Amino acid sequence: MSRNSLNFNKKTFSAHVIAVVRLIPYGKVSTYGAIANCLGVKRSARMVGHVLSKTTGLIDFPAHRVVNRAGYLTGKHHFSSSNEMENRLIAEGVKIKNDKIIDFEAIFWDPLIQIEP
DNA sequence: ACCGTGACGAGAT
DNA sequence: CATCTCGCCACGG
Repeated sequence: MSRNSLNFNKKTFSAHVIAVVRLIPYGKVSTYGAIANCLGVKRSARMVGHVLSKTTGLIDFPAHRVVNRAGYLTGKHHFSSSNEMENRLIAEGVKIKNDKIIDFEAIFWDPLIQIEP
């Protein structure tokens, strides 16, 4: 038995990551750690980023809504151009300065909490 | 097959 | 405070 309560294989893990990222609402952002946590593998935030780095081909996929826990756009270099991540966020009304989301706490979306109106 | 690297993050120093 | 250490594990050289 693995250390993880949910023993994912590579395929299911990435499928779950992709599914959760698709749930992030327009104009909101989440973090690698929050996603890993909601999948029951809190210590594998790094693997979430690894999965996302392989999703560049997916259309209509909001990879830009995932940032690090401090609100920095650490994944920007994996997009087609170095400012595409920022541009997509700005288009959704997210304010950014020096690769950091302004008022990050206010637009953070935690997959576990799933706030419903 | 080994090894360094990396869209991370929490805890230790 | 800042910086370091370590867990995590897929991937390419």
